[in-house]
Amino acid sequence: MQKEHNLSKNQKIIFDLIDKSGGPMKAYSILFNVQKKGIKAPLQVYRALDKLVEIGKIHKIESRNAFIACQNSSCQVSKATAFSICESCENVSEISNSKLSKYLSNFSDNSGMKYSKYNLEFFGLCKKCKSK
Amino acid sequence: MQKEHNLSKNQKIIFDLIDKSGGPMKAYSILFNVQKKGIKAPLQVYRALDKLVEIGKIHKIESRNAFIACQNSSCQVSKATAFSICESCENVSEISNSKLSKYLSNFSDNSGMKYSKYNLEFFGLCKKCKSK
DNA sequence: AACATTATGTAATAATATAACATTTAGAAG
DNA sequence: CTTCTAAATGTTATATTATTACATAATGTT
Ligand SMILES: [Zn+2]
Ligand SMILES: [Zn+2]
Ligand SMILES: [Zn+2]
Ligand SMILES: [Zn+2]
Repeated sequence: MQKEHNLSKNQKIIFDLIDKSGGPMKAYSILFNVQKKGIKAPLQVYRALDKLVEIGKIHKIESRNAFIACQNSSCQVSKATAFSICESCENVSEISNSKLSKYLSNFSDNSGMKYSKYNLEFFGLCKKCKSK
Repeated sequence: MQKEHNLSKNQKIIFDLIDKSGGPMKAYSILFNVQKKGIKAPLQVYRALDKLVEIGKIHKIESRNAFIACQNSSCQVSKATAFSICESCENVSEISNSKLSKYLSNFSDNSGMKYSKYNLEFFGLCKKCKSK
């Protein structure tokens, strides 16, 4: 069962916005959208984002510098993430595939390194964009 | 066999610098280091980086906004990349594991999406940092 | 109440990346 | 060699993303 995190005021405002948007959002677009709610400075946004990433409510799409709500209900921390990204329409979705996550979580090579976290981003064309 | 790309002057200067450094380099650190060679503006660096990424001579480490020379000799384009990143010393190395790359290149799910590219970043502690 | 931790507010600035425009260089085609 | 085209360069300005520094307030614990 997922631990309940009591989000603070700013965290809640920002999480709700990202979650409702249904897709990835960029920090300054978030800032613009929450200014009417009293959040005026980039740092207020980045602090909330940092915390939300830390507790796994959102993830960062590194190749896009954007943040998306966890679509997985089970990511308690952002430590094993996989996304598919359409290079045409920029639609992003979180991949939830237990075989894949098992494979990657157990991956090890001869480097002597112990992996505690990974992030995978797949790129291609989504169904819609392929048929255009 | 790898296609020979005749690098232009700026591309060669910048590739050589990154390659010799042996690790990831950030764009503005590159800029600083090549100013004595006559490359004065960020755009000159970014244009060379773009091209070098395109032809697979370097890859971008998305989570670090940094660029590293391909350690793989076979990446003709930057379309299937995997890295291990030490979160303590920031050492980065390119993972060259044919099972992994086969698994990921063939990965497909029920989203109807055709994946043509991926980037995977593993995080953890390297051998050295683990033993500290 | 005292203390520690987390969150907030605000201003300034750092770091990363691109737009726009002019010019030059290098190849390919004739 | 000349013409044409694509790629690369040079330069200035600006956009976008993210953090530092410092002060204050709210929350939770003992
Ligand atoms: Zn998730
Ligand atoms: Zn699409
Ligand atoms: Zn490579
Ligand atoms: Zn290390």
